[in-house]
Amino acid sequence: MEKNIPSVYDPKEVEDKWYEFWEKENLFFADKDPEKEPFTIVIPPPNVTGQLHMGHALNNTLQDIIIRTKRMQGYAALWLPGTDHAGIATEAKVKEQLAEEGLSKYDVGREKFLERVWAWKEKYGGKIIKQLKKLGSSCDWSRLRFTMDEGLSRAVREVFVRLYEKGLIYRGDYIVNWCPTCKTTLSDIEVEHEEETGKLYYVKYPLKDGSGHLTVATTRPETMLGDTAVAVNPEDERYRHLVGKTLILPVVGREIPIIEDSYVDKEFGTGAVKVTPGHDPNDFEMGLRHNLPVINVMDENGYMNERAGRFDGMDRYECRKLLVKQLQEEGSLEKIEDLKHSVGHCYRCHSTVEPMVSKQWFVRMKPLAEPAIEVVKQGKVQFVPERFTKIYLNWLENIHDWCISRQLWWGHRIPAWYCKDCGEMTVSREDLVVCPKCGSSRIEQDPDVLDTWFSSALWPFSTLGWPDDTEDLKYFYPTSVLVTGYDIIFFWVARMIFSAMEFMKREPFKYVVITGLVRDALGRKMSKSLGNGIDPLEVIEKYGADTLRFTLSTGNAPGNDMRFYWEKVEASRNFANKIWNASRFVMMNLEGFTPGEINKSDLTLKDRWILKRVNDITKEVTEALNKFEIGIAAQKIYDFFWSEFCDWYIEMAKIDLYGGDDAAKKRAQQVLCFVLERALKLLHPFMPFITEEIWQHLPHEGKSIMVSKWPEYNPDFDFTDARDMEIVCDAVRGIRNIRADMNVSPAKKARAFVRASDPFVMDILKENIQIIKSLAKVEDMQFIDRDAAVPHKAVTCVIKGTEIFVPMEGLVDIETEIERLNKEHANLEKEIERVSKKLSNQGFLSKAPQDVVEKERQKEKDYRDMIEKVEQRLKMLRELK
RNA sequence: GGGCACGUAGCUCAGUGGGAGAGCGCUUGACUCACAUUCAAGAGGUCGCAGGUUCGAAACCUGCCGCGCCCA
Repeated sequence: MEKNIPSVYDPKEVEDKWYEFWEKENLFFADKDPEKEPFTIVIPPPNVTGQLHMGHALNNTLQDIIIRTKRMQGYAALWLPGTDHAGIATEAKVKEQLAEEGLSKYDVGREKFLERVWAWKEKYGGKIIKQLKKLGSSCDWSRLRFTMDEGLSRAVREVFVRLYEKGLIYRGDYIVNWCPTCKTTLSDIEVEHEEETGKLYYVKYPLKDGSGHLTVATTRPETMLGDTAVAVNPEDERYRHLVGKTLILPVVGREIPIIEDSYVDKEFGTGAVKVTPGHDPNDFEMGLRHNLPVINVMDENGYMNERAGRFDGMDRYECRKLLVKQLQEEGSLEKIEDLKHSVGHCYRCHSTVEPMVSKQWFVRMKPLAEPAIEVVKQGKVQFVPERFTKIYLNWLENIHDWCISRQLWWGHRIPAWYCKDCGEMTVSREDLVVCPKCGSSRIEQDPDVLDTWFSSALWPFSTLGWPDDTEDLKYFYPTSVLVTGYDIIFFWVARMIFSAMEFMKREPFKYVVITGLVRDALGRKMSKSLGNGIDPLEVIEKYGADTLRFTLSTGNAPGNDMRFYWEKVEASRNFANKIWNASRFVMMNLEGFTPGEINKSDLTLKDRWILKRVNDITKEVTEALNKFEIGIAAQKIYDFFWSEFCDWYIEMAKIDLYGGDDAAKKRAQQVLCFVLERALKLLHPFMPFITEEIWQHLPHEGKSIMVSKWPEYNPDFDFTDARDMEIVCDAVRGIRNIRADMNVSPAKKARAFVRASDPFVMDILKENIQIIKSLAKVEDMQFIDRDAAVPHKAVTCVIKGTEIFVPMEGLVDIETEIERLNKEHANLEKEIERVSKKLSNQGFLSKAPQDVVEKERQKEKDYRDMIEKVEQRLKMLRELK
């Protein structure tokens, strides 16, 4: 039938072809079928200008496995794709592009700049989509969304206005994190803290009354220019007498008070700290408590401003150097110590973040967090694995207000307008041209845009059409599963949950499946700066998408990091090749085959065995997938396919195929096809391309394996006698062992005598004699009586209920054989000891479940039987010496 | 400082109350008519350490040691 199938699978020939086919046939489209149950996944939108990296590859492979399974199981499965505008990242790229022309974004102006970003998006925005397709992602591309689409932008406005009207969004002067490189504020979680070795400067602040000085310690001396107090702990005996007195700020000469505040750590430094409300979050809080003025001494570039006096215009670190020098010269610097402390960095550009007071927009988090905590506590949203629940809850329970304004141009502009005439601020859904209060047309929109995560927080419902009450929203919301990395639980998952609770009044998804990081072979994070990243497209190019997918989906548990090894890729490639060749074998043996039902009464033991096994595996794989234990599911199908189906069943089936018995051949063809098709279906979510390619070559019904029916456990195939196959396999293994031990060439056929003590075992072996002969390379196999004599020069193996002797004329040294059997004897003794110890334990007998006890009893019996046979044989051999 | 993981074969990692597993690597043998990207056989483990719970612990509890991550 299929004569010219190559013996090595080449994914290149196959993958693009089938992806085009699926798209052409519209198989990814999710139909709102009232007869079906919906199953929805929204993609974590990759950055529109991004490139597919291993994290994406892992994450999207898992999503595709889940959605393909559900689709085959008959759900109306929607995997909704899209991309994120990624404010800072995208803006940075376009700024780079401008820089090459010697221009800054201010040179071209806001409007032109945005035109360029859109142009950039048009040019490069489709790249990552193409890459997702290469991976095999079965997204419904007809529903592709972008966070700055018209519809999603409307959702953002709606949310902003509603929260503002509810008093949950406010504008005010507060301390925020400022990145001097990106020139924008950052939310707290966008700041990464790292241990650094810095210096602790001890500076003497003289008392105004001339009665001496107070020494304070600081890691950032340049901020002293903005000091408005010095604080001590109220319980600190050393300084109690100074509280209320006035200090003269060195260099600056400003008078500042000494205050007491329990925030101050007596143990740190001298126990007295300078208070700079303008440049430190804790000092800011303290400033509020004590009504201290705020003095901002830096500008948006991290340079000192006019408030810094003679340091005006100087870089913050340059200022630090000069200031320290001046303090030294004045005799105000007591000492400098080394100090390990944690320093905040921008998660985008890694610059040291500068806390600064400025007027920004915030979301009041406490009232929003509560329902988001509740819904998780009630189990309506479940994290997989469960341990991430705690991390999520802990964060939300200690939440701070969210700074949402960003000093960027690329993003959703804040819908607030300021009137230059009457000073009124208006927040509006519609763009304003005149001030609603005074009618003046001299109004300006707030120049800032919203944090990118503000729009992605709405993703699960904005993509389905909210704020309109669309049919999609009604049918597909709430979504079923979210698959994402633990690194964005705070950034994204938490925010989607509270947004959904506020606006949809119910959870955005039922399960959150958390993935780990894909690290390099040394366990390091893959990063651009290290240059240790592996490009998933390179893997696809060299080995195919199926191979990459299998590599990423096997051998690890949800939430755990994994390391990338090319060896692992090769192992997956080998598996694909195994599938290919097993299928090739089946296809090459289908001549004269007419598909039909399996006739249960006609089956042999090996058929019942493999049918039961594939049946069991169906159940196990399905259950593992339902629990999102994707690695376990992959492992199970791998083991089944390779060892049980290929190594055992196919080898055994050859007897029927080539034995000349037409009925046997037909039966084997039937079973082979059945088992192969089932296995392919179970494999399809993991390796969609190769399974489609093969399935299309096999006799099949339907358009594509991806919309074929997911196999179900069938009680008809739960053959209880299938386990008797173990006896046959044990016999084969026993003889193979002997051959290997005795160095018998595989080409050389052996003879064997079987002496079974158990008539039942004897029957099984007789019935399956062909299998043993074929798989163990035996040409002459004789069954002999219990008491029959056996050639002395034979090697023995004892298995349950049977002894097998392989005569080895001239080859066997009796001494060696005795040694071999002694080893066997010792092994059995060890087993018997273990089992009988258990069985002599009263507690075990009375408290362990009966079936466990029974199993142990049976084992003991078998082992005793076997050891007895070994002993007899040993006795005989010893007499012979 | 608080929290969370992890420590299982040489390496990478599954397993989570009833006889220690996989892949790779290693040893031996074989180009056997689906596959040498293969097949057969094998070596290799006090499941970090110490207690405890249990008839039974790699798994559950406590402490300790080691490594890592998150939060402050």
